[in-house]
Amino acid sequence: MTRQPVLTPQSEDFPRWYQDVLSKAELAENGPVRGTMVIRPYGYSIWERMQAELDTRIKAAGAENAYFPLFIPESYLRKEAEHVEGFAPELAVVTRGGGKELEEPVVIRPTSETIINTYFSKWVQSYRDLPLLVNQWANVVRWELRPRVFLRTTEFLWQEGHTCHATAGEAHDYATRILHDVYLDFMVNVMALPVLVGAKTPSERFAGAINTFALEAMMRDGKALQMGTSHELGQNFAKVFDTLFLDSEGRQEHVWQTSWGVSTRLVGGLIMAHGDDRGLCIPPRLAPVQIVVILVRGGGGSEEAVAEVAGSLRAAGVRHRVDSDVETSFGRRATGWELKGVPLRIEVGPRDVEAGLATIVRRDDGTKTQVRMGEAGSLAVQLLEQIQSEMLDQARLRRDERVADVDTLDQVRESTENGFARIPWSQVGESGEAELAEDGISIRLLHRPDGSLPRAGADTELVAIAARAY
RNA sequence: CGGGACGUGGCGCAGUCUGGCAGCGCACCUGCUUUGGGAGCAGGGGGUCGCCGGUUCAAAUCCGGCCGUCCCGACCA
Repeated sequence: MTRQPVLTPQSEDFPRWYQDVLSKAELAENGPVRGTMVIRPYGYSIWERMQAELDTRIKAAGAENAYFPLFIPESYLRKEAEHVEGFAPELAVVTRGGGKELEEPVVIRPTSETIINTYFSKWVQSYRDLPLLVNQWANVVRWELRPRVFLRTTEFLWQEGHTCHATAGEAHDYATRILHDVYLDFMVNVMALPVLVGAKTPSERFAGAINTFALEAMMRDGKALQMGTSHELGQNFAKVFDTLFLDSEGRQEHVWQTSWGVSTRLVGGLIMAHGDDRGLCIPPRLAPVQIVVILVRGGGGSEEAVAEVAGSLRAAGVRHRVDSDVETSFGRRATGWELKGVPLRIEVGPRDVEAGLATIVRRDDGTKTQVRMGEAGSLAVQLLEQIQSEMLDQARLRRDERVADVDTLDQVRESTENGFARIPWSQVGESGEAELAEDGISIRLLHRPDGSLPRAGADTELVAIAARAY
């Protein structure tokens, strides 16, 4: 009984490793229509945890959930010129319904700015109606040419927030508040990912936005993944949808808007940022199952000991599972829980019971500890927080090793082979950006030298983060 | 949409060149022995060989067409 490699090693073929994890950890698989995915129960439970954590933060930022239709009249999309131009290539359009040709084709939402603004314009009359802060959890469709499960699928699940404000400054502040208090906080403190924040270059901006902020994470192969965006829409949509309000002095003004979203792509980011050759590795605060208690084999009071440990976990409010499937060999079960990335495993068998000990095994670094049986539950719970912070530290170390400070485009090309390049934006510019794009390298974001967001118009020394991206 | 590869039980593949009973590993089912890092033995079930047409006594194999998937280039959360 020797340990065999279960997955294609990351170093051998990273995309293949990713596919192996999706399959072996029972996360997701391809749907019958190209670009669609079936999210399996375990994969979906991870998304549900993400939703729960994000939803709490979104509500804390004052937004309320609502729901708008999947079908959008094609004419709505056309109203905002940049918007329709940006999305036209990836629209799915319904032309028949009820067995008849439709009078006006209906698009399946690629995002909901247009339909939501149609209603915002009815709901907003006065400055007293502002700010209007709405979020929706939904699926959207963007026809993809090269789909990859979770990372880029034709249909995906997300949340999209849409807000109206009385002034440009308020809209700006809210877009950055969402970026920091909802997205950055969630990614750093729950997903244990040290993401970079910044503004997108004009060419990478959302279609119809005046400014796009983004969060970028580094995957274990050194490539970048955009984990979320928050846009300042200015008055672009307000003007074409006549979203107007009367200010306190009786003047009619267009509202200033934001929109912001994160999607099931986050699951792909989780896999590729924390996963290793043993499979998925989920930080405890996110994990749908934080601790699994394994009955190694029955007899000798093992069942009772397992029940006792599980009882203490339940009392502590820990998300846990008991694995008493002794019909399946221990090795297979241990490997299976590792593949699924459960942060901690507590092993209990007759041998442990006899010694009055239990074995605690960490998923992130593989260390095993023998502890007194009666303390196993409480010690494990304490370990969860330690693992959480150490996973963030490790991810930060891995990233920092692969971020290079450079001065020339050639150096950018070299260091983005396996990581990020940080270069003064003045050395790149829009021409340099186009040049790099030909080699598959993009400017992921711009920020100030200390990593904070650019200030509109006021910054002369912005730093560009360049990388190859998913 | 251009360039390359590939479609054979649930998954991964061999067989195709040189036409002749559709195979292997994993998974699955039954039984026994096992169980502290993917257990062993024995028995068993499951495939219109991507689709359509052609050649032939005979096609997974040869020919034509179509469909689909994956990888590499132009878009995105």
